[in-house]
Amino acid sequence: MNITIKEIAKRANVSIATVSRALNNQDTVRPKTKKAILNIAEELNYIPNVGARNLVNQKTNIIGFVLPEIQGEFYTDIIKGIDEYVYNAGYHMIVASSHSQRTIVESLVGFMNRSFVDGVILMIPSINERVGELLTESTVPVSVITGKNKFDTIDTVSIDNYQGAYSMISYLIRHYGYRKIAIIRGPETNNDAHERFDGYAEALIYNGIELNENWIVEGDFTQRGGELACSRLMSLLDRPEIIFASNDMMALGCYKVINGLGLSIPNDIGVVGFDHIFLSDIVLPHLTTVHVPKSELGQEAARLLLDRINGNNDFKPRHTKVSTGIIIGQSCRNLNE
Amino acid sequence: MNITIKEIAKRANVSIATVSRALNNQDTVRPKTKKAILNIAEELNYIPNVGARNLVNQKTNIIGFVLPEIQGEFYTDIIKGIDEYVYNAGYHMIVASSHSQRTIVESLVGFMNRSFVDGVILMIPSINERVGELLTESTVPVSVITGKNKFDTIDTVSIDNYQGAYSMISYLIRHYGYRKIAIIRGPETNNDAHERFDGYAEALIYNGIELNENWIVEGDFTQRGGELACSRLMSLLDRPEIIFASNDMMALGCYKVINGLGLSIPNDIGVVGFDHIFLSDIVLPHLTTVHVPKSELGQEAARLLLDRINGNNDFKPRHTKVSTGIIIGQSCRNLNE
DNA sequence: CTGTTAGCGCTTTCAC
DNA sequence: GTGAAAGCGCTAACAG
Repeated sequence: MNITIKEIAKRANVSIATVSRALNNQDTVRPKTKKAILNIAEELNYIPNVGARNLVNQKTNIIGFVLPEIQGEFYTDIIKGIDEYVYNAGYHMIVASSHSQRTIVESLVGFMNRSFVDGVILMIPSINERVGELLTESTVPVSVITGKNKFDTIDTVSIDNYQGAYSMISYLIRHYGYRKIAIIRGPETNNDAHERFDGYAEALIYNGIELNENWIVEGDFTQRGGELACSRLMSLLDRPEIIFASNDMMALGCYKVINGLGLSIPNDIGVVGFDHIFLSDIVLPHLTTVHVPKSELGQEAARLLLDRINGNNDFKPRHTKVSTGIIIGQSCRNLNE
Repeated sequence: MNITIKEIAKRANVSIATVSRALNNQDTVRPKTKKAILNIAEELNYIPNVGARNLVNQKTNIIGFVLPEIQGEFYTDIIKGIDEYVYNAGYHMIVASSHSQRTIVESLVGFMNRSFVDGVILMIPSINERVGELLTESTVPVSVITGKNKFDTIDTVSIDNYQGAYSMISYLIRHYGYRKIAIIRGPETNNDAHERFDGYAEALIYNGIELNENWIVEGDFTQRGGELACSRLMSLLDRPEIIFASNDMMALGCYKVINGLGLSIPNDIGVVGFDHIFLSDIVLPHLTTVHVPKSELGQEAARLLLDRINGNNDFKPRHTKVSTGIIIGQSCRNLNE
């Protein structure tokens, strides 16, 4: 049997109320008594029963993190960011990625409206009707890591995709002299993908370059998708000078196809990506890409959530963006040289 | 305020005990009453208070997963394996990777000896004194994912490193005709590394090949470490025909150095790895490596743990190994052709 | 079959 | 300052 405040009370010759007060370091206890109690607790190796505390406090100090199928390294940084932040505030995190046994919706339902977690962070590329419904009905605070969304009622944090893509394209044009720039878009349902495309398109237009329909192809954010898209681009009579893949995995697909054709990156054609996954620093040539601060993404979501859990929770929803930066690799070159 | 069984009892004109029984689907309740209660609960959107349940059951249905700094993709598969398994049994998982704010020991202390989790899975390359102490003192069941260890008192699951390395080396010798095989070892303190070395050494000896001290170099399981080690090997007058890197990250370091020298893999020199990380299928040429079933590793650890949590917990410690397989890439060639 | 009751271990009024 | 007692929401004897 574990030892409880009852036991401590008996040994210290005080009531359990006093023990509780001492343990919680309240200053309504005589210093001497407090010290005595603390000593006994120490000696007995007392550990408070979390469940009992939760019950009376109506709080578990646990938050849930719901995310799509966890795979690859992208999510680990986010998990780490969240964990680090909430740990400092005395919280723990339950990870619920969707897998063969459980969908995102099931995870959400499991976490919301119950005494199980104090709040949930959801990472999802785009919010569909069902999820939106759940989020607005939730009785526990929620913050969402997502692309642009139409639900104005919840805290969100997102990547500044537009700025990232815009900067990258501008950079390619101004510093490197590229003008024939193709893009491999992301999935239709993915908001991040849309914003990246917008940044691409507007950067071109702003620099006086017209969009070329042939150089805009679809991808699905997988390496295989990148290969297919790249093959299409490479088969064009009028090839682009460089390919902007909307994420790094697709950029790696491009690497494969271009290498397969016996062509050189960046001499024959350039490739740039988006995300700055670990891989992009491993492959040769190193990929020029847009850095996404994944850990910060998690931290920010955690910050918003804990604010709401511990605050009065009556402030307006906030929407923050984490900004991106450009990582210069060797996958593009200066056309002016 | 959330609705409780009290409220349901009132509306159903029964006692809270009956409500509790109905909700827990016990068959000591008249079907009709049960149905009525369930209906009311449904209507009221009743959700049981997890904390209260935990308190009386002395059980939280949460397990903790403690691991070193989470980074890269290796751990995500394990997390997934654990999560999938325990979810099916009605459990959730709290992930506690060590980070700037918290060490492995702190996480362990936080989880053990308290009413917080029902059990913990620890992943750690080798068990030091302090950790071993904690593990044996733990009042909650524990299972450890680790290399060989001297603590016979706890359930462990490990990778069959010896078999993996042995098979790989035998394969290189018999099918490909390699005889001059170098190894980049792993860290001194890492048990997996030792076993892999043993597999390497014994496979050579069994096939009548003597160990060459010059071809045994140290590494630290990082890409950079692989680079350094590879550079040393490449600077030898008597170069090996192939390098067995004790893990894939170091193999990638070899790729970098060999490519940098303008040499070809596998024509000038072969490279093989261990782990079968995602990356090994991405790089060109695809890496020939030893497949480690990471997801199974997690599942197995979860299985052992839940057995103990839900069983009588008085059986002897079990030690299971998950076996490996060889993944054939294009990073080595048939020397006989 | 169902109700009464006693806790699970802790926090928190309300008295003294 | 400290104690008595109520109660968080639920389960599980024990009676009937």
